[in-house]
Amino acid sequence: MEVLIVEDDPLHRSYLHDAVLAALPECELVLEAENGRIGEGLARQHRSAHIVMDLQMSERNGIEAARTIWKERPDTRILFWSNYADEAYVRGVSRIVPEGAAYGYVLKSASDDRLKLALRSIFMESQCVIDREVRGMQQKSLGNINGFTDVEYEILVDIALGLTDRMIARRQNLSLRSVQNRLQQLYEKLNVYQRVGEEGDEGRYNLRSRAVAVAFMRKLINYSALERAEAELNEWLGIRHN
Amino acid sequence: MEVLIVEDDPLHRSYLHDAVLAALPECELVLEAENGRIGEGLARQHRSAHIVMDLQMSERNGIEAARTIWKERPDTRILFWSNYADEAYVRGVSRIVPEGAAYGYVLKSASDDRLKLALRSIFMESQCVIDREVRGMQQKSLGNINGFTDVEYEILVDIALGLTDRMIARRQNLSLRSVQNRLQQLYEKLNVYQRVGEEGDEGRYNLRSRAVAVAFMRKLINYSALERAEAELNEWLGIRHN
DNA sequence: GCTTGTCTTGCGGGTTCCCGCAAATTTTGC
DNA sequence: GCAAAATTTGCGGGAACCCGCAAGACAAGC
Repeated sequence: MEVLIVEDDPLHRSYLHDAVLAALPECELVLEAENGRIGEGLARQHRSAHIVMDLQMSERNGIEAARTIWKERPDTRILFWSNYADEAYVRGVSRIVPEGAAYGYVLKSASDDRLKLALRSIFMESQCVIDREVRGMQQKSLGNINGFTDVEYEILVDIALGLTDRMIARRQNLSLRSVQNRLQQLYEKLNVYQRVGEEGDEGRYNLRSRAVAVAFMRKLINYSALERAEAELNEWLGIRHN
Repeated sequence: MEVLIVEDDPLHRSYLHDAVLAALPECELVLEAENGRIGEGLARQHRSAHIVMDLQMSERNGIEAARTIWKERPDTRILFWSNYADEAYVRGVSRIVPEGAAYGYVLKSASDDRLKLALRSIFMESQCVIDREVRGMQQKSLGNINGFTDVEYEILVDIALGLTDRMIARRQNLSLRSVQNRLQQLYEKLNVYQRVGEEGDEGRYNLRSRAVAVAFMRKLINYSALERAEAELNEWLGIRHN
């Protein structure tokens, strides 16, 4: 059995290395990669079936790496090991996990035992292991209670990228007015209608920009989500007028 | 001699602990705090003069903690130890460092030796030690070449928060038109004027939102900068109509 | 003093955004 | 299959935004 570790922090990497060896005595070889790009290469080369993946990395983040890896071999087992349970990460991960794949999501703040248990469950038993905190986020996110539908999330990302209504309409195959409807919906949910001043009509927020700001502060979107979205946008633009 | 470590990651904390003991044999006591709030309390209680501070922490980030600590005792020596050299961080730090204070900024990717050297230089010799990468960022940022003036940065933060032109005008004591002038300036520098489509006039970006997006992607602003700015905004709103 | 350059302000207009209203269309529930 | 509910679309208008133009304000340099 082989395990591939993709993690940019040297301390965390060696900690993981030890944890893997301790939790999985049947493991013969531990590979290490210091970013997503190298991780992808190693995974391809060694046909890795067991991967521990950090999310926040500089070269190429964990979600992108996992996506291409899963695209090539959907039965790869991946344990995501991250500092945070941002909704942006949770949503990003659950968007790319293939049908029936075994994966896990545990926080770096978890105890040694939790980590080791997760390693065994996922790699040996092919079970999914999601940390409680992450699980909670997932339900809040995907459930309808105060959660955002995919439609709403899409449009949020589009205005965060700085697209005009007209452009969004084209991208989503909608009319201008429908885009604006969805925006209203979004503004409602993000609670951006409160006045910032108090003197009558003036002094409102700019709804569009404020929505993005609030989404950032609620960690609905974050740097890596924006980065991915920008890449997708450019791809789409490339296809549109090759 | 006492040293206070403020760092939320346990692995990094114990690594720092060892590094401090190794680099500073004259150190008798090492205190540890796991976030900015606790760090502030310990610093006040022990009148700490030597602090190693992480920037990215959940409860209260390093910049805020450092600001209040320096406000109380401006001769405190602080070594910032961070994963990234985001322009937002660099600017945030240099905005709060008091006149003539000794401080440092080294990246977590730096070698053991660099870290230990920095510890001695700052704590024993009261010298400022700024990592090369950070230094480069600082010059690019503060120098006029492709750098942003304080004025431009202020208005960038304001639109990132989602304020309207009118509100920004009030906050900065400017006319509406002047605010818009500065916005034009900003758009120019951030290069948001390129069309996204190609068919004639349509398909532009929404300049305002796009500016925020590219600022984020260039790490001119990041989550923690936004968070701080939001706090300052609320404070200002509170003062305005007590 | 005068000039020059930068910054600010007002005016005016074209464009985009935000949204109420109502009709058309699709989806859902039974 | 049909009625209710949700979504989409068009129209129209008020507000905000973006910006060219030109006149004042202010500081710096000679």
